[in-house]
Amino acid sequence: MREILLDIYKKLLDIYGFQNWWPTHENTDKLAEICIGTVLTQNTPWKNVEKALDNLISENVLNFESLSKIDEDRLKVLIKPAGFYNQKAKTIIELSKLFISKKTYEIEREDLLKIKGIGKETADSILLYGLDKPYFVVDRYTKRFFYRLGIIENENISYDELQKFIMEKIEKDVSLYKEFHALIVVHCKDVCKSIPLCEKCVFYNQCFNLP
DNA sequence: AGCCAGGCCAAGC
DNA sequence: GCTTGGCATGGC
Repeated sequence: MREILLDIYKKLLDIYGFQNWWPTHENTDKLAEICIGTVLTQNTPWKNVEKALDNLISENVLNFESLSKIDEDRLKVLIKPAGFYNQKAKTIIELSKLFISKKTYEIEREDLLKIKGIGKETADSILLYGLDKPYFVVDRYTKRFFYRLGIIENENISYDELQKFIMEKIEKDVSLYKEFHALIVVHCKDVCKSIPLCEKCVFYNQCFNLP
């Protein structure tokens, strides 16, 4: 299974090229931008997230120091384009407080999961892309893609189960985990959508569960 | 013009 | 434990 998964990875890399995630702007606090971005993108298109991030950048508050003290209503207005702004504003403030109160290298998965509004995928995205820890990020796309390829038999597999499955098969390599997840997202956004564009897909001949 | 997006939580079985 | 409804915006 390790070989199968790595073959898929290589094929994705070959088609789409190195993604070098997490995407950030020039001259920003990278860690803050990554962490806030993971919250903003929850069930939200990246285009909308960009608008919110642009607002935070132009107001000069895309850093934990500012966001830990920002007025909640002001933050809501700034992140409004990303939707769910009532809950996301609270989550962002709490997350920023965590980063202010603890050394970055001391922050663990359970610290993140304690914050309301941060679930497993968001926590693992922060750990992997922000803190360079080897947690494979599972999302809706990962389940869909692996299900269609016949890697897993049930698209409704639990987060923990799929993450465990992958992390048991593939060595815990931060760069590999970062890039693999990024490539899955890119592929699923463009091609392996809910209504897939199979004629554009290089995995067509090895795809078992077409919708 | 509806449907959906790089989820999460609380409430109800 | 698993399922469901609510949360909000903007692009296609």
